[in-house]
Amino acid sequence: MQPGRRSRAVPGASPRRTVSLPSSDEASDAATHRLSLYLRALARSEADGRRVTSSDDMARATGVKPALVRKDLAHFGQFGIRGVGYEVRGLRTRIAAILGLDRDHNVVIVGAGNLGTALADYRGFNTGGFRTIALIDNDPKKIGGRSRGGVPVRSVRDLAGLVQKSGVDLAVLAVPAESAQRALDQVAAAGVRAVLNFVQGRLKTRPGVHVRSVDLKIHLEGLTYRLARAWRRAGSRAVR
Amino acid sequence: MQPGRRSRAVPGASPRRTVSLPSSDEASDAATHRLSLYLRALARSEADGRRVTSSDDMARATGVKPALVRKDLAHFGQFGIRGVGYEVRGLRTRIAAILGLDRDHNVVIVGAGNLGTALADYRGFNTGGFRTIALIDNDPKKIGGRSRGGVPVRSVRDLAGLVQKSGVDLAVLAVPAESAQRALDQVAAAGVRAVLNFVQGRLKTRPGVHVRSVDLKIHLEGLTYRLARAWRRAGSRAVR
DNA sequence: TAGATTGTTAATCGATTAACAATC
DNA sequence: TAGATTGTTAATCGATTAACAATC
Repeated sequence: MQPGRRSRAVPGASPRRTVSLPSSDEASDAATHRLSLYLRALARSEADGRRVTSSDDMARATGVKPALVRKDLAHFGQFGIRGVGYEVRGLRTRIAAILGLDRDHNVVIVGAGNLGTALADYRGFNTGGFRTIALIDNDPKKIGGRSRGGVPVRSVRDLAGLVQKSGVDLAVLAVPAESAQRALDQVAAAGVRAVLNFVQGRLKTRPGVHVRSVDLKIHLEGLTYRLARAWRRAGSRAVR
Repeated sequence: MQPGRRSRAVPGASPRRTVSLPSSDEASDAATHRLSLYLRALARSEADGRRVTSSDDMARATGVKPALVRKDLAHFGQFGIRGVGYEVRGLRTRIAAILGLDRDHNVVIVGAGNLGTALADYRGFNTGGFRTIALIDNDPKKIGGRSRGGVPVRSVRDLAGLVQKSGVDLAVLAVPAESAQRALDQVAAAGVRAVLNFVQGRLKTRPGVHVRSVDLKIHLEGLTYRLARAWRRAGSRAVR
């Protein structure tokens, strides 16, 4: 119903339904999160030498219900064999491809402060096909240096060149709050299409640039909410 | 009209509903997340000198729809005045209390590696009532030292004493994957009831101990999924 | 009073779960 | 064949949105 959505038939175009289901198979963040969990379970199974697994196995390994495992997998194709299960190696390869993990990804981290530098040297950011190739900062005292793990600190003026030359897919924002929007605009202008943002606050982005925000303080507040709730309940029980 | 709804007057029983709604008001993680967003919007409003705000204002500031703002707030009480709006200062205080932010919270971080040390010195973990009072590690070379920001590194043997003496509410896990379960068990045994976990993998916990996990790599994978999807769509368009 | 804005109810939407026919 | 396990359909659940009466 969006005005402007092209529904006009292009002469010569074959009668496909590409327009009617333009983004139908878009998986939710919750679903892709589960795919990552399945992938890890499959990696463990493979390491254990197992050839075949089942939705029940994977459910046990991930905490997801078996029916949902099957539903998630069926969403992307028919990967299993009825009565038998799923072939571990093959399924692992397919899921990795779906998640874009069939190739390596270079990462730049904008902001060579505490958090940025730690992330540059962090295992979780530099294994499984991910590699931090540079920290970006505009402090002349930092530029030209390296993190303890050896990641070079470069000027923001090198950003676009780096993205072109080294093929950077992902940027991480770990700058002060007041610089976040500018940093995002710069990495987007340099051609980066996916950004993991650790800075608090709303960011405006443009279509085609995927931003995912992790607000560490909000996670702490989610926990203090549970604590406060437990205390209130305990307190009112005691008073009653 | 519901069958089974107790309408029968029990002789002598006072007419309370305490039993019928024992944990009814448990808010989802999504809802508490929005509460944190509202709190920040209110802090900005207050800093701007505004006395009164509305669900429309807060919606604009947070990206949440106005109807949902009202629903969230109404869930915790009647905070607004019809036809007028919400009193900024008062609402801010109430939400802070709901989130347990009407008191300070001491934090210990288990694991004085890259990530743990960075978090100890990270602003987001040491403002707004949160304070990291110690890093815990079992490397003798680290124990007795301090982070760059001055947070002392202590032995795990000091953990229980620290929790008792200083009143630690929150623990952060930033240890290697193979130590995570043990670290969780130790902080729980020491009396900590809320844990923010940065380690990949499932953890077993016991009732009353709240664990929230942040898996940084899964966030990267969520982004590469979007990238892969965009490439596939672009590719199939080009091929077509 | 007229206009504004809440609190609440009903409608909608999307995600999860349960059940089971298909099929190895 | 009998038993196992998938892929899919229908039922359930929970969260969001829309609409509006209450009320300042």
